[in-house]
Amino acid sequence: MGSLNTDSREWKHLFTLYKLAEMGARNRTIKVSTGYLAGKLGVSQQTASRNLIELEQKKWIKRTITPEGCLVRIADSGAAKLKKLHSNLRLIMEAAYPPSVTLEGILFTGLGEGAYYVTRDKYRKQFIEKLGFDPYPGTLNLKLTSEYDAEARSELETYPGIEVEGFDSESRTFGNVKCYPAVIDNKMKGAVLFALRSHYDSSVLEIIAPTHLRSKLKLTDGHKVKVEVLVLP
Amino acid sequence: MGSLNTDSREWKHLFTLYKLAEMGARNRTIKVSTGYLAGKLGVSQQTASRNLIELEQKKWIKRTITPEGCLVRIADSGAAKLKKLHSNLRLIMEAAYPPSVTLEGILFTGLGEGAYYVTRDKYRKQFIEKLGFDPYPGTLNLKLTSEYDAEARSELETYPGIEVEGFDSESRTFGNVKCYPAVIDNKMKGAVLFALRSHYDSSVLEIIAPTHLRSKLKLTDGHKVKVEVLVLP
DNA sequence: ATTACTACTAAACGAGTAC
DNA sequence: TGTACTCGTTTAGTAGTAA
Repeated sequence: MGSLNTDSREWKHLFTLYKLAEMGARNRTIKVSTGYLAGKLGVSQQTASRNLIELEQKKWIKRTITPEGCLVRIADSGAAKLKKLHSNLRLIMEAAYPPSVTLEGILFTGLGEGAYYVTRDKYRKQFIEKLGFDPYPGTLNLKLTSEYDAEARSELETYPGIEVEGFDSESRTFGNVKCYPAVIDNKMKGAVLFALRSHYDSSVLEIIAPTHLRSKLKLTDGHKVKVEVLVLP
Repeated sequence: MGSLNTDSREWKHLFTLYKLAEMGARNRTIKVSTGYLAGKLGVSQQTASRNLIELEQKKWIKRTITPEGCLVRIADSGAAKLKKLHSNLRLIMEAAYPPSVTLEGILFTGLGEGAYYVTRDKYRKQFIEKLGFDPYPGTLNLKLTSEYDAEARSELETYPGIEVEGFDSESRTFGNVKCYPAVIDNKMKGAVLFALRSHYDSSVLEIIAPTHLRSKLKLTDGHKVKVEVLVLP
């Protein structure tokens, strides 16, 4: 979901970069003494100096030392970092729904019908096209136990998702399905399916993935499974 | 210029807040374990836990501990911090010109005409109305010595500023003046004036302030003076 | 004036662990 | 499982100072 590849150590540098941008270093080469920058950052002159050195080593800025201070300009890679932060922040602040919702449930064995539905060709082709993977024939069923998770699921259902169209066969009707890309147990890519069938209530989450999650994640019934659902866009 | 009141220590907390917002804690109460958050932050579970405690002490988040994790929701003051960061970043990234330009020059004594011009009533009333202060009768003149500062001044002149309209008296014409709010030597509020008169070239900066800067800042001719010019909006 | 090195101090971090 | 304490270690920050 476009998360900044930034651990907490990098944020210190991003902060310095942000302050430099405030001084205009994104558009022009600015002249700034390490002492002045230190004041802006709320640190000592020595720390500001080291920060600039580290930023230069990261190639986030171009830097030239003069007797009157440093000539600094933010490089493309530095500007890209700021841009990413800005767009992520805009998403977070302006969207009506969050970029992701994390749910947790207990693994249980369903009626085995998931495999049948998921492998219907008209569904399967759309999964491949719209989700980017060919689903393993079967669904992973999670029982949401806590009140929080059930509520979060209900709310999630109101957010826009990937629409997979239903169809009619000779014998019956296959309804529309709403999908959300998801990360299962922090490791495996997959998707959450909504309204595939109606006989599970809102306390159940159905998941598909390109692989057999039960064996890949060494899961058996009763295991607690964490699902990070990625909301669009 | 609307700078985030954030020293480098607060930045770390802002990072945690940002990650919580990514998880949806701005709109809803989310359930998150300190271990899971730790993974998102790239720190240990203990550090994540401490971060949450500190965020709560700052009143940036509401937090309830349950046996399954923490229920977290970003409080108004926390959301305000994110909002401020976002709007500052938007200004920096989307504006054609930077929020501020810092210049440096050597103090010199002018012809003493500044006091005359500044105290003309039609100018003075506009200064009070548009700059928010009644200027001390006199201007502080700085000679920009380095090539960098002269260039920065030229570029600054192309940015939009506060327009003070000229007028005609019986004897002569008083031209339009463009002003920018400024901070002199990191301490005193004032404004930079452009095109007040034409007999100074582009290597001179004229400054007015509500007080007598020379005495307030203990300045004499030859002193190096730093001016942070604030560009609109 | 500057920058930025070395040596030291303060703060943040994380391992272990209690609850 | 969870959270969060203590405490030893690591890292970041500063003072002094050379260039």
